Amino acid sequence: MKRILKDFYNRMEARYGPTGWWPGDTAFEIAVGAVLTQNTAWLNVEKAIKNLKREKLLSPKAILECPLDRLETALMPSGYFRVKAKRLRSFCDYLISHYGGSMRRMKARPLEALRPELLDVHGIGPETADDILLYACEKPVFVVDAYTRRILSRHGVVKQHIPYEELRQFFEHNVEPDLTLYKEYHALIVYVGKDFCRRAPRCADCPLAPTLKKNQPILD
DNA sequence: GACCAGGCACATC
DNA sequence: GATGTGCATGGT
Repeated sequence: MKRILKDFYNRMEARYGPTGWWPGDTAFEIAVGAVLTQNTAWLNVEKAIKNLKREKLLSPKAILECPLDRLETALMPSGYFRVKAKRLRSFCDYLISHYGGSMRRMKARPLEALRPELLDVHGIGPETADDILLYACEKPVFVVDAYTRRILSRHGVVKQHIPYEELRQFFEHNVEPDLTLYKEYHALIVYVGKDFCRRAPRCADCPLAPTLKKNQPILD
């Protein structure tokens, strides 16, 4: 692994690891969580998933067959509930039409086939697709998110507005493709991001702060 | 009461 | 291709 990325990983792991991400009883639940967490705090996603479980709506068939307003009500705590109800249904449509609603059958397909399919689903963009691929389908894809870009650009490792795909390739070229390592690396970035890398950076106690170059601008 | 959260699609220039 | 906007709840 490229030295600076290994150094980042070691520092984060020492502080937060092992994280054990992604939480969820089934691959389908993980995929649902990936859609619900779009621009949303995880705490609120948990509430929505709890509702889905209580309402017996945590299956592709149930999500497609129940009345839309009932699905929306269950999703309410996670915000954007009208949008997310449609997006969840799009994903379930895809899962049923391609794999008979079976995450196990989906997982059996190769990464190269799955990624374009997922990106074609309405409401699934690059990050959500890669969350599903890595954590639900267990494919070695590096997940890039807002924190990944902020942290690396603030540390002067990559340019500030590096496109998603470029940043993903940067990691995949410089970190050995190991499923467990990819899962843990992204999870750790989220942990550090939550604590230290929101809009106003609080770098004082950040495990990555010592790697900051002198005079490196730290604001986006 | 303001600000923000692990995005995405769509419109417009 | 870049930039702006709507979507919505709940925690800090």
